[in-house]
Amino acid sequence: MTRPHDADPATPVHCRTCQVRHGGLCEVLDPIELVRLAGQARRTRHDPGETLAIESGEVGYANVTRGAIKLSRVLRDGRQQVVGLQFAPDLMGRLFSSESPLSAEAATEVELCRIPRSVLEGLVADSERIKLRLLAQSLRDLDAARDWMVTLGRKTAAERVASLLLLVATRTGVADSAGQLALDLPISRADMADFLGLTLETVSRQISRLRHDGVIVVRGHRSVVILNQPALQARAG
Amino acid sequence: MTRPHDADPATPVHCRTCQVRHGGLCEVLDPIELVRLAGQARRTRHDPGETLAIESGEVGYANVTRGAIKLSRVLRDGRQQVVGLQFAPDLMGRLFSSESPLSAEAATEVELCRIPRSVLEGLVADSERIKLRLLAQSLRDLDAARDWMVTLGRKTAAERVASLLLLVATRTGVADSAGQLALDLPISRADMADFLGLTLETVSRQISRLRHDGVIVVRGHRSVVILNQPALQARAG
DNA sequence: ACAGCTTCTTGATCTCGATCAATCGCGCCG
DNA sequence: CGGCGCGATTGATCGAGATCAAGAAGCTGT
Repeated sequence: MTRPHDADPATPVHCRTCQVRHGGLCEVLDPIELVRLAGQARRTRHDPGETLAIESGEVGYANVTRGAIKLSRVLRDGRQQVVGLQFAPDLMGRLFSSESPLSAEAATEVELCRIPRSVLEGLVADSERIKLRLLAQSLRDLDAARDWMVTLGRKTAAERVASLLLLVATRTGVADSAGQLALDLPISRADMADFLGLTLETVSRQISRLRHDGVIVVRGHRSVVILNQPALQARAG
Repeated sequence: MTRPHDADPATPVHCRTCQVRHGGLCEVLDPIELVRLAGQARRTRHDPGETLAIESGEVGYANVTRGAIKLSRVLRDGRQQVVGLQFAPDLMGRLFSSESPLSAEAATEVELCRIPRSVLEGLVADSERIKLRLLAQSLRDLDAARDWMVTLGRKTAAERVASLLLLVATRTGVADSAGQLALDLPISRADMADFLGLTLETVSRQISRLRHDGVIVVRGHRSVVILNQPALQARAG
């Protein structure tokens, strides 16, 4: 992926500067397919906390072009488990409906490029690569879910929190001015707890511990700089 | 699925009486595709505890035609998490390799119908339905993994054990002579613990509790009869 | 700048499940 | 039939993380 933008004149104008032109679903589309898709796809913006009706009613897919999305499942009595985070440029959604529906919520400010089910079905019927791309995405999600099952089933509280920091750093972290890996947590302590299978107090204590031990620096709750990455990795189990 | 066996004379002989002719991958194959596949597929038998080299080296798929398979992932220090159970007639495996490899082990006596990667790639290239079938299987596995994340992250020990009994009952349970739902646990207490994120002692205690409370009857460690299914469901969270 | 809210942190105590430690019971083989 | 061995059960105790309970620190808007 050497081209940051797409210079081909056949590429739709609003895809040329899209952050995920070369990610998500669009990376496997040629300009002709892009035109076909771009006319039907709807770009939408969402504030943190907004529920995204992806799975209900109209089943389809959406490219996450900016921000992070929280997928969760709740028990009848209200206990909640966050079962996944989707970051740009992930492809989110599914072709077939599921018996165990998830709720999807914008964690940060989010931009989506939504693809209606009918349009996607047409593209899927015609394109080899799209079908394989959807399969690849679901396999990637499956790997991520199984990795996280290890975290939930077998790691200590300290290891879980370290694992989450590394997960977010891997997906959205950037090297700051001093060359350290910096990241912004897309979710609150309460949501972190629901992702990690802990309480928010335990999450807070573990973050404080990492701070006191000089492994990370925290600025204003959401902003984290990793000072000692090997130490963090060692603490992640 | 009204036909227990396939009477079409074009169907390969050893597929006609196969338990999963109408399950797994084969349910979407026509007799011509079946012939093409049957010549290449290798049927193998495995004893409990045997490691199945599905994911290593030659990546491919296998139909589970009998028995149950345990998929697990281990941490460097030896802690283990079972991330899935595959029962007949599940389709197991993947087209693309993964960075986080699983180990697959026969839980019970198992029969597989292995499909070499090269053969499957050929079929996938030619058949629409096969591609969608592989996508459907991976989405089903993803749903199962996310459901289990709720169990691991948010349920109590009692709820986890009840959830496992219901899961096995759903996949392999049969009504016994008295009309009660009966099942055979495919895994030891230790493996149940590794699936549930508990210790084997806790699993044993919870099973004893269900027994003392008259919810289930256990005969010889592995055989379970569910006496009160609503009560079990209520205890599963 | 300062209310007033929400979110996070920290502390004290309690509890569920882990750990340590005997048995138990069933299958296997001499 | 009896001894041996492995997996399961049961008991006693411990401890990580939950729960209960104050405060502190950020973000609003005025």
